[in-house]
Amino acid sequence: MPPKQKPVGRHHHGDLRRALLDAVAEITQRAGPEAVKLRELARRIGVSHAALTPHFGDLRGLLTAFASEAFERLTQSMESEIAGAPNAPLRASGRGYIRFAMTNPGHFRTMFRTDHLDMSNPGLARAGEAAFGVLRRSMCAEYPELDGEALADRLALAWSAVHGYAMLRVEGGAGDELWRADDRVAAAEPMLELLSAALAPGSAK
Amino acid sequence: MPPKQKPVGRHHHGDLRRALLDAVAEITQRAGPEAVKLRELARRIGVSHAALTPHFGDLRGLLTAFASEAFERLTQSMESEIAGAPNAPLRASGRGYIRFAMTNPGHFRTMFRTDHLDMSNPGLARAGEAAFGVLRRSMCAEYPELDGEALADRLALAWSAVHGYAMLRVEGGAGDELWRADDRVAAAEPMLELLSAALAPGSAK
DNA sequence: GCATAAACTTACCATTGTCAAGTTTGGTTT
DNA sequence: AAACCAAACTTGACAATGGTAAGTTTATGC
Repeated sequence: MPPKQKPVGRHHHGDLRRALLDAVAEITQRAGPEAVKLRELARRIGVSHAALTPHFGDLRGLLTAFASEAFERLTQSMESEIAGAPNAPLRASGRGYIRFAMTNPGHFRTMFRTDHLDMSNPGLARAGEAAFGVLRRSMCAEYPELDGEALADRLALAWSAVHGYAMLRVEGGAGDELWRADDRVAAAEPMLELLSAALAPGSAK
Repeated sequence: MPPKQKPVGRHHHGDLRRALLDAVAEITQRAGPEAVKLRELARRIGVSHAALTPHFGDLRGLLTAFASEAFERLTQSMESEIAGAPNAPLRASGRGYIRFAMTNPGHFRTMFRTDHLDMSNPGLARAGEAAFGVLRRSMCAEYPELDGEALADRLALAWSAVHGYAMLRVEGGAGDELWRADDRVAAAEPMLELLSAALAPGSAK
């Protein structure tokens, strides 16, 4: 009884849910989040434009599911970077964050277009908090003596800096003369260096 | 001959250009950049939906002009904050950046929605560079010994951190448990404190 | 086998942004 | 002062979009 195992129905199309999410990924990567149109997705996959209703409800639901998956991939990117540099987890998580954004600018931009998302969706909230949890855990691992406001303030700075760098580079057109041109992940390294110094518990206050 | 002074035509409507820009401001503040619709603007002002064509060409042109003005206001916000704290210009410019974003979230979000803007517009580029110029000048004023890569790296960190903080708070839903709840400009102060320490020339590298 | 629920289609709706063609208006020229 | 002209604005049409309500097909449970 192989069909019993997967409660997800796949009547006509093989796996429409996955196909839709993949199509969103492709389009948002190639043409930006604004180019994701319900009917074009359906056309590309070969279903009617209302076929997504049973799976996602409406376009907002689809984008919310897509963003949730993207947050999970962001979490993985940070964790895999940490695994490669276990002695400097904080900086590694920052690099993982930036690497994800530079590799998947479409995903990243969609994740923070709150207009198009259902911010009350529990899955999205959970996925977002999981990503933030990686940052928090790597901070605590690197500086176990931190807690309370000192910890919160450093988390705010770390997240802001890494997110701001990613946003500015991903959105394009912002101060292009400032950034080093070549590899955009490597280009963040000097900034991460300065950031690390700022986050060390002894540095300030 | 009073009408000769103003070459801007105002045939039917008093000053449609200004009215449109103001309407964009109101809507984007109240309902986000996504809610700015051409026809609704026209309806609200009481002109036809094609009335903006002579002034802005299309919706993208209107939003680009709006973003240019918004960048000018951002520049003013930073400069006025610097004027109030001339002995710490760098931190003041950061506070001015954040104050603008917190006060005008709609403007801020629209300014960095590059999908909807004409990024090749010279006026927009000029306004954006002017805002960045304030940050650069305040950095140079505070740490005159900086130049080259050391300067560029610190500018990248400063801009990233301030922009990231503004973005995360303005877009909403991101780690709301992290931020101090009350005044969102004052809440940035600890982060700016840490950031200042990181930017001082002696701190790292 | 049959009923049921889900996946999916078809058809329709209101709304959106753009464009091409007219019409009105204000200033300029003769 | 009269004619002209360019700009502001209107009207009407167009294709495309997202949403929904009603059917049709398909798979699964009993």
